[in-house]
Parts: sequence; structure tokens; C-alpha cells
Amino acid sequence: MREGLRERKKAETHQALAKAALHLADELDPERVTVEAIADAAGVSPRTFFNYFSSKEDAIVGIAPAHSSALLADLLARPDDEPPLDALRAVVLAAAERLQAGGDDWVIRHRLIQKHQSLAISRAAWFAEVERRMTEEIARRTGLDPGLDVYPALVVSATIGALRVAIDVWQERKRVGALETLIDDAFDVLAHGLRLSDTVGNHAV
Amino acid sequence: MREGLRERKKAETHQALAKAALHLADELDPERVTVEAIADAAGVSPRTFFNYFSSKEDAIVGIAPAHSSALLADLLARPDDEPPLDALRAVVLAAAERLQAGGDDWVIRHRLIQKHQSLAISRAAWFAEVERRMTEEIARRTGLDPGLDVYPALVVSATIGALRVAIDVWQERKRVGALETLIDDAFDVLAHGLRLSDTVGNHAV
DNA sequence: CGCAAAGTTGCGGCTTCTGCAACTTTATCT
DNA sequence: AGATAAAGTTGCAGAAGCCGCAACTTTGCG
Repeated sequence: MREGLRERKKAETHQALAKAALHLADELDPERVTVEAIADAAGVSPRTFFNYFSSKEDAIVGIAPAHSSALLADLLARPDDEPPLDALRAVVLAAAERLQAGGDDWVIRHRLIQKHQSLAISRAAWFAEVERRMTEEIARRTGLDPGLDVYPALVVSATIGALRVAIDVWQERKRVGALETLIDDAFDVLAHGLRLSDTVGNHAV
Repeated sequence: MREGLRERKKAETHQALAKAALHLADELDPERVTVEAIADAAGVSPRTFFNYFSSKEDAIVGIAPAHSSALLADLLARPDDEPPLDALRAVVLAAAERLQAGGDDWVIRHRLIQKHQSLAISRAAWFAEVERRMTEEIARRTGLDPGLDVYPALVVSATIGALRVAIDVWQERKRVGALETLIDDAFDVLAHGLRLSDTVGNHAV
């Protein structure tokens, strides 16, 4: 059979743990949620929790290999001769759509991340890994050496920053309006230069 | 007396712990260095360690309130009507000079940060705090609402990213050439737009 | 059915980190 | 100087995170 019972059970346990972690953290403080409680809620032993996540924070933030792979895969799928910033914008827009399609859990997650810096740190660690790999790819496309030229790492860093900032502002705006608009605004600024000009202004919500 | 014995001793202990943490981490793996060993090397009890640093990583990375305050103070000292990106560039250049004046410890520190992601995470957490406060100040200067407009957070995020990237590339280049040049390159790119053009290229080392 | 691979669990152990209370050192006031 | 207050250090106890290991159970497959 293509998808064994084994794989399915593993995926179910993973999701059960992530969901339990998220909802428990939402009800109490994340700091007051123990691994034991999460494992209990997912019907699994505390020891097993650590077979799936390397920390409590990772479970709450929902660090899934799938996501970072998706970002990188999207980038690899863009045409090779597309300008780096355009390719990255497309990747980020696709990621935003994917996140919004995920439902309410994603909103809860990011509300928690904004309130508790231990979670923000976990997210940052995840972003850092994505950044590292995207920088490699941008370097390959541009023919630049990432150890000599700042451009590849700089454009990727700005890109990830734009995603993060857009999400934060969108949450701050109570999710009124499209996240994609904010992302486009951010990339327009990055593309035209970060000098403050009259093209920058708070688009009405 | 202006500077009491108390203050001096505290500063000495702080520095002794930071130095011990850095050098022990440099000799062994950071993961294999325990708080107990650091405290011993600094001639202080493990319990006291936690009166100075909230984690082992913080001690190695040398999270000192002084540094982040310096960045913010520099920003506050810039003229109010200076364009945000210019003010931030000046702040980052000043920070780079300050770091280089610090001597060899700083180089060791950043070599460790690049090798071990647990330290990179600690640094990221510290950057995040700086970012938050700088964003406030940029919002004030520009009259933009950081909860409505992406610009303040975006320009600060790109700025901190530029600092990080410049330091990383400089280390990768074995510290040949001036860090300030790399920072200027990065800010030139940010100012003119992140579209790849022929103005971007690896300046000879 | 029966063996091999993979997953789960309990256990022991180390480490990080915190609150608390006792103690020592430094500052201040008369 | 001497008493008192303030600040800093330390040990202790304990919660929790995290990991390696070995036994056990479940699943996959011939």
C-alpha cells in the first residue's frame, strides 16, 4: 500500500500534539503548559512528545518540516531568470495564501507568538533555517558568492523580514483587509528603495 | 563617592562571567559547557550566575543591556528630520566601530555564533528587542502608526538584517577589508532598491 | 505465521532555572 | 565609629526540560 498505517499514525500523532500544544497554550500561559499536559491531551507519553518535537515551543509554533520545505520548493519552482526579488515576492505571497487557508489555528498561533517572546524566538530559529537555504539558492541564481557579496543574504533577509512585518501588522489591524496587500506594499518599498517618500502611507483599512 | 565599590564589583563579576563563558565555549562545545563550570571559572556560585544572566547562551553571546541601549541611544541622538534610513545607517556604522574596538573577544563570539545555532537564536532574541524599540522611534519620527503601516518595522528589520548580514559576510571573508564598507554596500542596496542590477557585485577583497 | 523494522514507553540521570531564607558585604545616617 | 538599612551571595530544594537506553508493542512483509 502507498500510505501505510504507520505513516498515517505518525502524522496523526504529530498533529494531535501540535493541536494540543496550541490550544493549551491559548487557554493558559504558554509558560504554564507542561510537556506532560500536552502529551496527556494527545493521548501519548511525555517521552514520546520528544520523539516528535525538540521543545515545547516548537510544538506550539508548529515547526513542521513541511512548511519550510514548501517555501524552498516554491522558490526552486520559479523560473531561473526571474529577478530575485520578484521570485521571492511570489514565494511569500504563496506562503501567505497557504497560511490563511490553514484556518483559525494559524491566527491563534500568531497571536501567541506576538505576546510571548519565547515563541517568537522559536519562530526566528525556524526563519533562520529557511533564510540559510534560500540564500544558497539566490546565490546560485545570481552567480554571486554568498561569502563575498552581501546581496543574496540581504535580499533574503529583507524578504523574510517583510513577511514577518506584514503578518504582524495584519494581526495588529485585526486582520481587516488582505494580508497579500500588505505584503505587496512591503515588497514595493523594498523594490523602490527604503527611502521614505510620499508613496509610503497607511493605506486605509 | 560617585562610583561605589558595589557597582565596580558587580561590573567585574559580570565581565568575569561573560569572559569565562566565552572562552570555555570556545575551547569546548558550547553545549558541553555547564553553568557550573562558568561560575567556577569566574569564582562565583552557580546560583549567582543566574543573578547576572538568564541563560548560558546569554552569557556567551554577551547580552549586555549596555549594547542595545547604545544602539537606541545613538538613534535618539540623530537629528529628528534626518531620513530614517540615513539615521539607521549611521547608527549601524557606529555600532560596527564600537564592536571592532572591543578586540578579539568579539571575533571569537561571532565565530561561535555562526557555528552554533543555539547562540544565533540568542542573538536573534536580542536583535528582536532592539528592533521593537527602534521601530517605535522610527514611527514617532515619521508620524506613521506602526500598527497600520509596514514602513517603520520594515525599515528597521532591513537595517538589523543588513548589520547581521554584513557581519556574517565579513567573518566569511576572514575579516579582510573594512566591515564599514560592507555595511555601506548593504545600505546602498537598501536605499536604491533590492532589484539586482549591475551596481551589485562582489567588491574585491 | 514469523521475523525484521519502526514506534512507544518508563526509567534514570543530567542540566537549566527559580523561589526562598540565611548570611555576608557595602552604604548611609547620626 | 557604630547602628541600621540596602544590596548581593549562597545553598537548598524542587520543578521542568531534555536525552540515552533498554524493554516492550505494533506494523510491514515475505
